[in-house]
Amino acid sequence: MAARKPSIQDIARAAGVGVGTVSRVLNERPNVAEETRAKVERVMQRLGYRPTFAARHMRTGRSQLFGFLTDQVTTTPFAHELIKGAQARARQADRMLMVIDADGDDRVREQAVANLIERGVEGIIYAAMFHHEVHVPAALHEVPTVLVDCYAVGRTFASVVPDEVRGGREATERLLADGHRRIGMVTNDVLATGYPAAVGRLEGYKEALAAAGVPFDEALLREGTGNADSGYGWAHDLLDADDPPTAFFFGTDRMAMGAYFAFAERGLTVPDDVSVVGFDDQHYIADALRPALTTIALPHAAMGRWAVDHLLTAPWGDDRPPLQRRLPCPIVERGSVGPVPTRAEGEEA
Amino acid sequence: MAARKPSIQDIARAAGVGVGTVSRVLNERPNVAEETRAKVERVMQRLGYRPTFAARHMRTGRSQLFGFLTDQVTTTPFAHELIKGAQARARQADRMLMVIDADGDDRVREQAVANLIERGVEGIIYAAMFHHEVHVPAALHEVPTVLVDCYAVGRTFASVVPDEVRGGREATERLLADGHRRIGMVTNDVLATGYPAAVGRLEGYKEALAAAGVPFDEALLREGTGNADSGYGWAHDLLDADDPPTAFFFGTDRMAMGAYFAFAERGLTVPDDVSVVGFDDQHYIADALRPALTTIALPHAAMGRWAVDHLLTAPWGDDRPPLQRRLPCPIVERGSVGPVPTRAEGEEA
DNA sequence: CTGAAAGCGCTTACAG
DNA sequence: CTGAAAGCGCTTACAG
Repeated sequence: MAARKPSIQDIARAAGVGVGTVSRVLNERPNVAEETRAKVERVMQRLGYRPTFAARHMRTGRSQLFGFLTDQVTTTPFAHELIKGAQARARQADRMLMVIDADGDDRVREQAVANLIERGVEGIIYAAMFHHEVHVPAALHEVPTVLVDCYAVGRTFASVVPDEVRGGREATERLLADGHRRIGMVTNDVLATGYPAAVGRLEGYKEALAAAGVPFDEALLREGTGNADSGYGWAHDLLDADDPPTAFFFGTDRMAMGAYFAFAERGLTVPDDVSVVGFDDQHYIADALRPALTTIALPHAAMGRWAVDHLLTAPWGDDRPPLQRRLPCPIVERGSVGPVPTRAEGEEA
Repeated sequence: MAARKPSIQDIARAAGVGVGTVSRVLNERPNVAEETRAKVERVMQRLGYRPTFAARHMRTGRSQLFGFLTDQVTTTPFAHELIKGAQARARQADRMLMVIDADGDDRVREQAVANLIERGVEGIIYAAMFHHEVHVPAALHEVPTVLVDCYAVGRTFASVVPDEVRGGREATERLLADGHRRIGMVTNDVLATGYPAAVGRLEGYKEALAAAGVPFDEALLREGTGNADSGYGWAHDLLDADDPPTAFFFGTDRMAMGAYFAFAERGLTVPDDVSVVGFDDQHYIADALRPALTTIALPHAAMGRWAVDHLLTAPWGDDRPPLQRRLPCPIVERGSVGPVPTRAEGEEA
């Protein structure tokens, strides 16, 4: 016990067989006499044998390892969902995940990719925390790679992203279904960024409006920043307008949260006086709001799963042009949407 | 290029030297003629050589790898901060982190530990998402281990946890400093659980009160569940009492968030009418509240860093009794604490 | 069904 | 300063 850990040699010697036989038992190969197998297993048990993975890796050339690189995570709580989904799929295939938070520094990222390659990873997942274009380390081309919630300049890698447009459409449709026609929309970022997370959700909003025969009204649109202050400010602003919206679609749950405070200040109740749909499905916010927020979920776990699955099943060097897979963003119904309020006494119009 | 990747042998042959020399260059050993070094480096460059880590690992016996196991993460956004801190320290020491979300299933956890050991990890970090007692896989005893935000039955492992008591004390002191004497406290879990996260914060509250000469009043205490509804309900309840509190200390930011809604319903403004301190420093909540929430930060990144550092520096088998390190929980001032309101017209008393 | 041998790609004494 | 050789712990044909 105090000595060094037993190798396959030690087991072979102790069991009076060859190392090849021990290896066969270890790998549950067929051609082993039942008696021999039992004997070897007993010895392994007794000596507390554990195979050394590094030796196996070196001999077979298979690392059974994937790299998982996160980009610009900072404060988002999404990373874990992504890792969780990726790992669940990896475990099914008996693979492990080397996770690297490559937040920030480009040098760190390059180094991380180099380390991963030296460790023989069978593939790398490069995950961003919101849907945008990224510049990835060049060495990523040396190994199968899939991008998550982002895409590379030139789209030279397979990627999996949320279907922002469809998400925006569903959010808007939900509001339309309850009779709303004047629906305020606050984007989750400045449109000039070109981020699909901003542009796409708005596009979905417009599509839904068009499909319902409701003309798009520029006066109902605001470009937000994603954070609570922005939602608070634009909610007030929109409500101050002539013919204000009866419902709001916010590009993030955080903005919806800010708006709740604006509504409270005006004595407006959700969803009786005003309806709201968010985007992201950040549980800690959406569940904690009163009433809880109806929102669009980002498919983080599903994207993580898809990424690993793609690495596992897509033959490398084969998918040109690289695939971009869009995953649906399901709506999560909670309590923030209701019918259009009937104009009661005290109305201004 | 299309051939298999070059090994140290290929480099040696191409450079007309022995493999030992290439190895020396690779590892930046002293005894190499400058000219030889340059030649070898040129060849490595030209052939795109990358060392194979598995071979190095096998030969040296050092995996330069730590395992990171998370326990019961579910929805908390803390995991990432922890990983980030651990990884930052690991990178300094040229180590990598194998992250495993062992949420839920005990079998998965056992298997994960076995896999990690087979991969030759130099240590394992087992992290919980809130401070409580855990049952860990027995195999953890085979390898240096440190527990984060939890401790094992029998305290047989080193661990690093938040100083809950001190955090509770600081929260309360902050309120006392602004003149509050009637401070409502809502614990973040039922006290019967015995969780340090619940019991400790309350203890700190009592200590601060005692130090300030303010008698503890049971009527001001409620046992919460940690979520927003709980904060909302108890805030109303406490405010309905005779001689209600002028300030609140909530065991979680989520409860504080729920309370904000209760205050709004009563037309109470934070911090003019009522002061609030939370616990956890969940940015997405604390920053998004209006006004932003003053709260106590859990030292997740610091705990992650400490854990890796301990693994790196503590000689194994040497620290008996195992160390339990308590890390401070700094207060984060935002805008939810103000002076005691002067009793104005309309008061009931 | 089973054993002996080769070899994966490194590092490390050991000679020279 | 440098080369040849051994060996880390496995798996995989190859004989028998």
